[in-house]
Amino acid sequence: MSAIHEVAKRAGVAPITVSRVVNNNGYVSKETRRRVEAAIEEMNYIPNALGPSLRSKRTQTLALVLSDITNPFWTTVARGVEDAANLRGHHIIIGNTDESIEKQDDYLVFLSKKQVDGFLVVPASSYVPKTLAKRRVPFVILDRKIRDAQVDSVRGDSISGAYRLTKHLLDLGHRHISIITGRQDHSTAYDRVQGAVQAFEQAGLHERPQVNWGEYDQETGYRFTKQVLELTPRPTAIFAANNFIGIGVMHALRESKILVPQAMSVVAFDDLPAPIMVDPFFTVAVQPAYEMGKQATNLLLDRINDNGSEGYQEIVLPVEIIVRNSTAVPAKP
Amino acid sequence: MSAIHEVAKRAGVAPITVSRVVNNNGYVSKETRRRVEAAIEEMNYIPNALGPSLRSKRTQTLALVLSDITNPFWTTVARGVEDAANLRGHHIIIGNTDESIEKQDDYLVFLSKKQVDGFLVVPASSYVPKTLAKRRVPFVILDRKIRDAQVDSVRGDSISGAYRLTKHLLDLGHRHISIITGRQDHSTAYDRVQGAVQAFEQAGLHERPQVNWGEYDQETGYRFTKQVLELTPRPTAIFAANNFIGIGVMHALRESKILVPQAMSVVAFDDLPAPIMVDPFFTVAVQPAYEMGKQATNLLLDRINDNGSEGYQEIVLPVEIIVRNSTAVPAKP
DNA sequence: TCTTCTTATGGTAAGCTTACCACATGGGCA
DNA sequence: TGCCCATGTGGTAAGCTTACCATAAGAAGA
Repeated sequence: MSAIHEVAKRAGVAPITVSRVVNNNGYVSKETRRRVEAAIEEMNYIPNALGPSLRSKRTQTLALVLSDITNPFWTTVARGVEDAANLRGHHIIIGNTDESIEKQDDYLVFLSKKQVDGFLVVPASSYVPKTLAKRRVPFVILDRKIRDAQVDSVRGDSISGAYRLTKHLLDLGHRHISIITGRQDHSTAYDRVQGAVQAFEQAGLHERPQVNWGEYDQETGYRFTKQVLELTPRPTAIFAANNFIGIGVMHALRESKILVPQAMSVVAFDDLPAPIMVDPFFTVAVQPAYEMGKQATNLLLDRINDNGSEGYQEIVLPVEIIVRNSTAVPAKP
Repeated sequence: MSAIHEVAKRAGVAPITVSRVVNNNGYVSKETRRRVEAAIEEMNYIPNALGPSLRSKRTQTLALVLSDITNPFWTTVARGVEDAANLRGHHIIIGNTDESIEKQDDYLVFLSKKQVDGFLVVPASSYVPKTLAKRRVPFVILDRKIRDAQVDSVRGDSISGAYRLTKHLLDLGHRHISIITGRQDHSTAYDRVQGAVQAFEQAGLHERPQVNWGEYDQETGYRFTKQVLELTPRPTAIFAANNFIGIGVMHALRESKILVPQAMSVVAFDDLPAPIMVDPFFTVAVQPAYEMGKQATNLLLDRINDNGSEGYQEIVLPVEIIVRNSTAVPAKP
């Protein structure tokens, strides 16, 4: 016998009446309400949301599928998503893809089975994941651009951020700049290179940045920095396309006893959250991570509610440049 | 008409046959299987897990309710939970309590409605949340001790960690040590003080550490450090009971131009994950955060599966002391 | 007085899948 | 030949809640 049924029996009413008390809708007399509430209390009744979900096809749950929650940037995004979802009565299920398309697709299928109401996805490739494309579930793409598809998306302005970071370096007098960035088919990695190139162009320079494509991880930063140090002429500045790469760069420089910023300037995309930084040091382009999660969630929930899809929204959030102590005028050779 | 029904119709079979194909159990002829699979493919059929969940009372979902995912320590725990859960076919819903009992209880009720199979909880108080106590849902308490209750729990060895960190300071010659810690009713905060006191006792010293109770946040570290600097005699070492406090301590010291470790030694509980540290500097007690999440999850899933509750398990994981550059012999006065 | 509305309560079925039982066929074996 | 078993397929109901419709009494209005 279902739980609501037992409560109803104890209160001497029909299940529907208990439902009315719990959900506070429809007519219930004061006396009946009292009895029902007493029964609920005595039995510690908590309604089973599976019933209504089955009917309404709404689970009040969103899926957040991202690369790795362990990166503070994503942690902050996730917190923004969680807060925004919570405010509107939803919960979130988190999945880490580690940039694997397979893991991504596994998650999407599994979460589809669970009937989540919508997806927030940081796609592991530059295409709409096929599970989403094939079905009519609302979703919002986070952080990255998607090829050949009109989709709702929220991301930071990588081009402008990279442009301004690079301009900062150029203004200081740097001409030999190495960029260490992520995969070529991730729009953020690509756009950050584009922004940097634009800065060179706009400055009327004939030089171009030296580009190294890798992954958004520390190892990439470390490895390419070692290579960059062997170049002739040696670049005077390194542009790390995300925070993890930036840290890898620093490790390599420290190991090679290269002083920052005296012997090498370093800029990075994505800050580390203030609470975990002992000594803010990097000159960075800061994306509003929390805001990104929040806006994406609100957009998704709006979609879910008025599934009237009048065009798609592409929200590009501004990034802020913060100049700190990792950049300086290049040393005279 | 239900989805499985439509697929069945298209394949010219009964829904149960489709179920057999999907779940690969029971007898299905080759030819029938082929037809059903074709129909599934054509219709992009993904089974609705709500139906079975309603029957089996299993949702394959766990709830992870912690203070704040934004703290890298919790992020790492969460990642351990996610990986372990995933390996065993479960997903996780994350909730942040911000140490508010109210938010915690809201989550627990809401998630109970969703019929999660079990809870991993970092309790906001030192009692079993009442929602869990009243119901017979499996749960595991993370990180903190619970008063007057036999519950499954997983935590780091705060006492031993604090003991050894303090012993390290005592061995260096420090005698005036200030501890800045969390709330008195959080067992970790309390135990870390206990461990420190034990180190003084074991060393046969008559001095005792000077204790400051606050919150596990940066502000607490900052504020109390300022106070500590006014003490006479001024302590020569500060013991920060978690990473955020440690960073607050550093900010205050930097602001007051106190050199670490020359003028002040600092130790902290909880490390920052390697990938986000430019320059590992703190002498710390490192809890195995990932392992903690993993073990708690496995314990919970074991409970869920053989709900035979033969006694409760209290898993205390060892912490590792890493000596770095934030500690040194105290300056001669 | 009759109709209509408000208040109060309940029965039925739907939503999706699968456990359980039932049925049917054909082959193997005694 | 008769029985049993393996194979193959389907009907029914359950699991929990609530939308919808139905019923009923009393009050208000015509």
